[in-house]
Amino acid sequence: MSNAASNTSALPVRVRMAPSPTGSPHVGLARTALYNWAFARHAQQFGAGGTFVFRIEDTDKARNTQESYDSLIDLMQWLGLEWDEGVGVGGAYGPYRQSERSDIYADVLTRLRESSYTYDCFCTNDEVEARRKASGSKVMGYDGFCRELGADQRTTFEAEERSSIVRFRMPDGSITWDDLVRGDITFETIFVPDFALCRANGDPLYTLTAPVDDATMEITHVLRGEDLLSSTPRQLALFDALKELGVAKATPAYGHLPYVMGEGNKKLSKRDPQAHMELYREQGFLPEGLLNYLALLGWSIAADRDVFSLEEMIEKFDIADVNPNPARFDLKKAEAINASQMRLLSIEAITHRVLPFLKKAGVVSDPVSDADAQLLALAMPLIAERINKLTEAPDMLGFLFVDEGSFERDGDDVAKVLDETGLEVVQAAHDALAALGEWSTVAIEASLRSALIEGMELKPRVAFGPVRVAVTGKRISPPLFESMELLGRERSLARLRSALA
RNA sequence: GCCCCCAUCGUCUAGCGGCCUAGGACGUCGCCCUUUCACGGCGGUAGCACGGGUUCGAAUCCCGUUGGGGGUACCA
Repeated sequence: MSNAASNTSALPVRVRMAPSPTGSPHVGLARTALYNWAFARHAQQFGAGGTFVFRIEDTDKARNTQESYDSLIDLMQWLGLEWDEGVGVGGAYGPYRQSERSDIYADVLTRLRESSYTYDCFCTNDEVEARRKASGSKVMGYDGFCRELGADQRTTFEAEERSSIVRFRMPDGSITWDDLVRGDITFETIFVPDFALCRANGDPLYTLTAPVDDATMEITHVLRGEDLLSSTPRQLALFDALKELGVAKATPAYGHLPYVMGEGNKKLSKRDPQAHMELYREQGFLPEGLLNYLALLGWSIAADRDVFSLEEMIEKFDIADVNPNPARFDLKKAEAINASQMRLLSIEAITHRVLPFLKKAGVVSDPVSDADAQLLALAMPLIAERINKLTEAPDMLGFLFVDEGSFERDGDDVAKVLDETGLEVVQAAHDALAALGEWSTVAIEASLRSALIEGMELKPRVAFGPVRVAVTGKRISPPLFESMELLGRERSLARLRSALA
């Protein structure tokens, strides 16, 4: 059987992302969401429909959690990938949680059973495995034993009170589809065993629910992870049955996105810390930075560009341009892209983004006092160009906001810089600045240069290092003279003195 | 084991038969700028897995090999 994908190209584009709420959201999931979203928005821009549906596949009661569901919603909102239909927002094809669609699945399952597309199977796993070993078959999975069960055998099984499940009868021949990112893919159906549509207790399985939902929600393009590639022939075969039964109008086109790999060139697993989206948010990535980087994992906007906005992505995104090879997640590059996106933000915008991190670190008060807000407005220009992630801001700015009582210096930096000569420098700096009339960046610099560079004949790095550590507590800080101006005369001098003590 | 997918610098990629002595980015190395770190600027490094075809011509098409990945559930 050849299964040329039904022509969905003329239909208004409807795509979906359909995660299972198990564990914390994965980078691969975010990338899939982004591509679906961009695909829909692109279609919208060119008048081809473009509805992005967010559905939840929570048929596995044992593994689903409310926390996971909440974090999924939270992630999508943080990323700014709004969905047009689905959980939370509703729509004409709801409900959008599979756990609330039991009636639909039960109805379809009944109709399927009334047709010849399925059969009841009474086998246990042990029996199937034993038969496979006995026959020496190389094909794993179900062997079709119950396909043509005689009436008496069925009676026997029922008398034994065996439980049964419904299996889909895979057609003979082969199934081919034109994958949106990989081209023609063919499976011989002898390698695709008859699959279960429900559990023994009647609960529907993913194998049933995903195609039924895609059918009833009139999804036109299924863009999903490569891990689902081998389940596609089953879904295609099921779709033929669903169309026959009038449940589906057309078979969607499928496109299988490449894996996102981790360090060891393995698919990023849920156990891998790098896989979790929360991590990047907590580390101070910008949503636009992360999205920009994720977009690059399998797609490029142009030969010589890799920093772009979502608007640009929408305009240019085409699923046919997606690269089929798996991509490794590279933190360094992700950070570099994030930094580039940061440079694109105004000082005000960066300040706004940085604020929650400053509050969390206790650098500024919450809510922010007027004094803190004013100081922050003056300080942000000093660091906006030098931070790559939001979390770097509290580290760099902390010294400006702490009161003298709780000001502390980095032990290692003190040991390295504030040695005997370092302390002499600090003393000289203190004396020069104490005599300074106007307290401004320019005046501070002039004064220190005259006292340290010329007076003590020191190299700039030798001269300013000790002063920096004395005043900011660290060898790495915002520009020194500006920092001192913001700190003020009294506090600057006090820190120089306390460094000497 | 069996099935399927994948294969260009260390990494992400551009390339869809001649524009390629293979372009960009990250990384890395060197230099410049410089009050530290960073930013920024300049330059270097490094790749078409292998073997057969097809063609006047192949990174680009075909076949095979090798290598990597995934699937093989009453998970999704």
